[in-house]
Amino acid sequence: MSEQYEKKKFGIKDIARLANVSIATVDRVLNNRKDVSDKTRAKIKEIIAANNYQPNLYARALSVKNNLSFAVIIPRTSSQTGYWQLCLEGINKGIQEFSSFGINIQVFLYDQEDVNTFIKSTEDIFMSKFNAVVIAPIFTEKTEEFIAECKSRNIQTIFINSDVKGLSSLGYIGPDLYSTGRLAANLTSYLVPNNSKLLILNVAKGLNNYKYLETKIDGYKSYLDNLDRGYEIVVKDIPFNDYDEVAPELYRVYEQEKPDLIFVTNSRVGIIGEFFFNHSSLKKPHIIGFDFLQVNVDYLANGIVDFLICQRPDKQGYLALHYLYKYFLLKEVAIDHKSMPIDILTIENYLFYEN
Amino acid sequence: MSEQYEKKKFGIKDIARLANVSIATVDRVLNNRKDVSDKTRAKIKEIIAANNYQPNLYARALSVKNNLSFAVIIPRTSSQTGYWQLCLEGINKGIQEFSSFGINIQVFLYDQEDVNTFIKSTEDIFMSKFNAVVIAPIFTEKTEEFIAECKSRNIQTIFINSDVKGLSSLGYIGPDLYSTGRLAANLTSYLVPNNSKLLILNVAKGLNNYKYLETKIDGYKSYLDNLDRGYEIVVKDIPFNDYDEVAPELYRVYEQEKPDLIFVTNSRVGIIGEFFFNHSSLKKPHIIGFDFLQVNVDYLANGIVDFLICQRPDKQGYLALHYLYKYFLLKEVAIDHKSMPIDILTIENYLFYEN
DNA sequence: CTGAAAGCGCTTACAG
DNA sequence: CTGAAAGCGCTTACAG
Repeated sequence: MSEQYEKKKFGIKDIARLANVSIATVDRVLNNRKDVSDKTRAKIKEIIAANNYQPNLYARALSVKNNLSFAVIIPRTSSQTGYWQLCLEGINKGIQEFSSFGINIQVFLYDQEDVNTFIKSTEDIFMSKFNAVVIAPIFTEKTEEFIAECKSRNIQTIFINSDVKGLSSLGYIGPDLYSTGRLAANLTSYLVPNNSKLLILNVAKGLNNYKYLETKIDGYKSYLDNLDRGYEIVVKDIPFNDYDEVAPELYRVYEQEKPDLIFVTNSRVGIIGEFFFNHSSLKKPHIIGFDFLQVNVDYLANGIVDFLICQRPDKQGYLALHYLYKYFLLKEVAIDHKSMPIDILTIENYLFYEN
Repeated sequence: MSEQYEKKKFGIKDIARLANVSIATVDRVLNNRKDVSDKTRAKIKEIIAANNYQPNLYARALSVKNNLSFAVIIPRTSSQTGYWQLCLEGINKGIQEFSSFGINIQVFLYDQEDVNTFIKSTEDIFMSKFNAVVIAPIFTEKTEEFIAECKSRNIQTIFINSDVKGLSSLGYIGPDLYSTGRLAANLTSYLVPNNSKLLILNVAKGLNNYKYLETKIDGYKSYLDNLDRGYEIVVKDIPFNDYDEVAPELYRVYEQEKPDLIFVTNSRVGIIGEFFFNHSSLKKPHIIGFDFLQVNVDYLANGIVDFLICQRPDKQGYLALHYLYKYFLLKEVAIDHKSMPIDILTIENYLFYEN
């Protein structure tokens, strides 16, 4: 059962020798360039297949020189939306790893509440010559224009976090939102008995990305409808990001609904946790929310939040770069669609999450 | 906030030029070899630091030639212990990835019920010249002898899956067993009400690795003792691996204990699931167990098993190779101790697990 | 359509 | 203690 390897790697020179041609010709065949007779090409291909030739990636990368460069364009992190910080951390890990291989990566951050900052970034991107760009699309229309321009300039594109179907040239890496909603419902069913009152809470300034949240809600409801446990479900919106603005609104909703469980549809769950920490006289409902932010983990660790559902935004960022690396250097057809794992964190396993 | 990079990488030649020495001398400093005057060394180090020199890994790997080779020695997979198959899959992924970089990796499989097969493998390993070996230690005593011999031959060693403290030269990658037990208890508390009857089940032929299982049980009990919910906990051993042998024993235990929940301490949870699938007239207890094996997932998917706890054996194997790669090529001090994440799988998120 | 030669940025003998 | 030269396995002009 042991794997065996020859001491000496079978290389481009060996192919050339067997085919009675120069290594330049072999290179042409390997990289699907023209200017090779069909006969020679066929012969070389045969030799390649017969000997299971594997190119040495170090040599390849070294000889093409470090002319690969990728752009990344994602929303800027704000104090209350630390989510994008996680994504950026994955990007930074990729930057470090791939710079050792001579790949240049530049990050462009835009304000997700100001489309002009997005437009400005896309213009900046065209100032330099990039081979590919990783995009977290928020402004659908402007993204479409940008992608069209990339296509005409032969720049590869890949989406992360949310998808615009069929638009990017290389595919999508991110969560399956509907399934995260179903999972939240699944966990809900373990936390509360039949006929409980459930409160779904959308907490986000402006609620611009409502469709994004709604997909999760659809999944949540579909699961519970199917269970038929007599749950009463209420959806409420709180269009703020900061604790001071959210708290009074939350208090009102709480008094009105008296929920047994609150499902927070995004990473603002930490604010809800803080609220019940500060109002310990209130009967605390069970709480489920999203994302491995420090503030969220704090309220998981002290038992106020029951479950955090996480989709590795850091991994999304890193994977996008990794796929580009493979696409350009290993000439592998990259992804088409890659759903992130959906992780469940509790008070007992969060310490071991992602390092 | 954009990351910026110079077009032209600062390389060994630039250092040599600035220091008025040859690139050979720079290389001596970079790789901490001797035969360089203190003065020259200091000057070169200063230049390296001042310019934040990063070696080109492709060039490095290409010039050292493909003379790196690693051995992996783990238990053979048997029909009822598919766990090691997962580990092997991670290893194979690493083999594929690193062979592109000219690294040779050989896998040696031993029978975990026969120490002689382990000894034979270690002898085989010394027939070739390996730079490092990845070990899943089962036979503690023989492993210690093997490690001692590796040390005298200057072969680096790294443990996966279970540790023998302080023995390996590079460290350990694997689960924190106590915490996995605590997590199982945490999930238990969501599944059953106060004063429930809990059955802890050790299912393993020979029960050789009892200490391994006992650590999980300790964690499980410690969590529940602390909760003080009036649970009644019983531990039972079933010293078999095959369904036909396990089933009658399980039936006896079930009739005697009538548990509300069964916690299976290893990957044999699928057998327990199969049992309740085949005996649908019995009142099915909640079931928690370990590992992302197909048979286990099947019973998760049809609702018989509530939770699977997973520790990415595949990642352990892959990471071990990745760390060796970094250790030898990037000259990074590798790990010392790396705990795997502890994942929770339910019927609603298993589809997205690990690809 | 094909080949000889230079070069990518390192490491490795070898010569002094 | 130091340096000149060859080589790792590819790709890239350039010449024919």
